[in-house]
Amino acid sequence: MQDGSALAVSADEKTSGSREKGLNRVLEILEFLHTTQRAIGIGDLAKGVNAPRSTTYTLVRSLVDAGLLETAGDGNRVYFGKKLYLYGMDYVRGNDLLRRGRQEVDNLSRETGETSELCMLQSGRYTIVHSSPGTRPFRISSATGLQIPLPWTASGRLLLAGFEQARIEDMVSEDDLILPDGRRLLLSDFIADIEKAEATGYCVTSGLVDAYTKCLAAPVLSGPGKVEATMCLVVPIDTSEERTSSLIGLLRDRAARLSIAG
Amino acid sequence: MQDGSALAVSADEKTSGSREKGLNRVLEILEFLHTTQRAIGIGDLAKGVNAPRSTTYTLVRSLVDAGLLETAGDGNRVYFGKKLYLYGMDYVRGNDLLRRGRQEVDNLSRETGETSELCMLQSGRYTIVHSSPGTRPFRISSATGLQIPLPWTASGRLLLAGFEQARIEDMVSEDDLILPDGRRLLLSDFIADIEKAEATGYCVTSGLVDAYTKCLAAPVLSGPGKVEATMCLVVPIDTSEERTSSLIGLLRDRAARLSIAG
DNA sequence: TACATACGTCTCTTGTAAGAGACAATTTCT
DNA sequence: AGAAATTGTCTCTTACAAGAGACGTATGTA
Repeated sequence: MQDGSALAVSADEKTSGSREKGLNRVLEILEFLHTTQRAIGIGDLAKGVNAPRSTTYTLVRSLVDAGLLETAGDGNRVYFGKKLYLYGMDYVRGNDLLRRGRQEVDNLSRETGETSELCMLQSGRYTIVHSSPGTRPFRISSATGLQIPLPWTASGRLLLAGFEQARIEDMVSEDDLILPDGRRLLLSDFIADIEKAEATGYCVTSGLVDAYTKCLAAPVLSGPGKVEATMCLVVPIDTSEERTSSLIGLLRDRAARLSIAG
Repeated sequence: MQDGSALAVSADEKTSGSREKGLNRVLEILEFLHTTQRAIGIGDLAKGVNAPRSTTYTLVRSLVDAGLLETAGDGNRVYFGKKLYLYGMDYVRGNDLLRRGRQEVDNLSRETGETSELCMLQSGRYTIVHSSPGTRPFRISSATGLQIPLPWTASGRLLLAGFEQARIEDMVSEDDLILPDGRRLLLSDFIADIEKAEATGYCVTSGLVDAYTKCLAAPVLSGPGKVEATMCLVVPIDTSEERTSSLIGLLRDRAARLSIAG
């Protein structure tokens, strides 16, 4: 337990040590489960969200009773519950864009054979909202709901179109600018990319998240200039110039079809 | 709507006026949005869950910040947010039964042309977890996640198999026994139905929820005798005897395929 | 123009839930 | 076997969130 208290990495910019509101703890618990993507023991959960054990037990019990969490398998592990699934479906039902977007993404990946994704900004973070795997032998797997730094992606450049520089700086941390391969992106370059993406109406990045793929993205608009989401294709980096531009055309067409702007 | 746990300590009934825990308020808010199935103003929301306005504003703000809720359209209405969708997808991903069940239900309704559903017990209530519409002209629409009294359904009879009588009585209120057409079911009859359903391995009800349909259901087992879910078909009440029994055969087959018991 | 309702924000008080920690019962090591 | 760590439950204290309500500002409607 000694090593537990030594939190050199403490991302707690907040008042660490002070009492926390139950609701906040719950939100952290949910977020934690979302990142772990698996059932977890309550003790570990308490450690994971850095909350007192007794509190965690109480909160988890409430959540399990409410059906937001479920005790998994052996009995002392918990994970997301049916209620959350139901609420999620409610969200989909009430959200035309998402419903149609999922459809289009599925179509697109079936037609092209490439991995296709629908991406959105989720509380200042890039989020893969839905993805449909391509038919290629090597899988490019990126879990739905995964949080990836905005500067690593083509979609990120489109999603930030129209934001003021200050807002962008808020959303992008120093770490976000360091690419997976260690290279460092200049914030000014990134902002230039954003403006270029906005002007051209699409964006292509090569070898950013990994060395073998390039990412094609097109914006889905919910109003003039307002980027609500992006559709993107993840293709092998050696995809020919012709095929790439043909895919971009298709992608832009489909994204436009989703747009409400008109 | 309340937790209504069986082991009520003091059970002050409504306890209107007493202070409520923030988390509980939140749970009520989510449940309320689930029943309304639409974005709602914060004032109305406060009324709906019978919470003070100021409290509701605070809680909603937290939830919106966290992404569990989103402000819809005009700006002063809220509904479920993307986060809940993502958590819901996590649930699906971690839940083989649900994932495969959705698939089977979709197949089944496509093959038969009838409305097909996957149902589960959700904190003591019957819940349609996934449904796929049939191809019939008149739509038999029952929203996913809808809460219907157990005695009104064929699935309800299967889902309660193996429960002690006392538990069943807990789960079924007096009101639940009154059918939509006003008829009143006897609890003893209902319990007899349950036992029969368990013995025969399927259940058929005619004209219970409405006068035009009958409901065929088969259990999905997660262990010997443990009913984890049901698959059901909603067909016109005048479906021929032969077709009905052929559908039941198909249904039982598919449900068995989902079962882990073996 | 007044009159009534709804909205969003703020302040202050007090009831109460978050948290520390003790406990017995497992489980997992040596 | 004994030691060490984990689990689930319980009690008690006090820091703090829930709630009442006032306030200024939209709206709508007589």
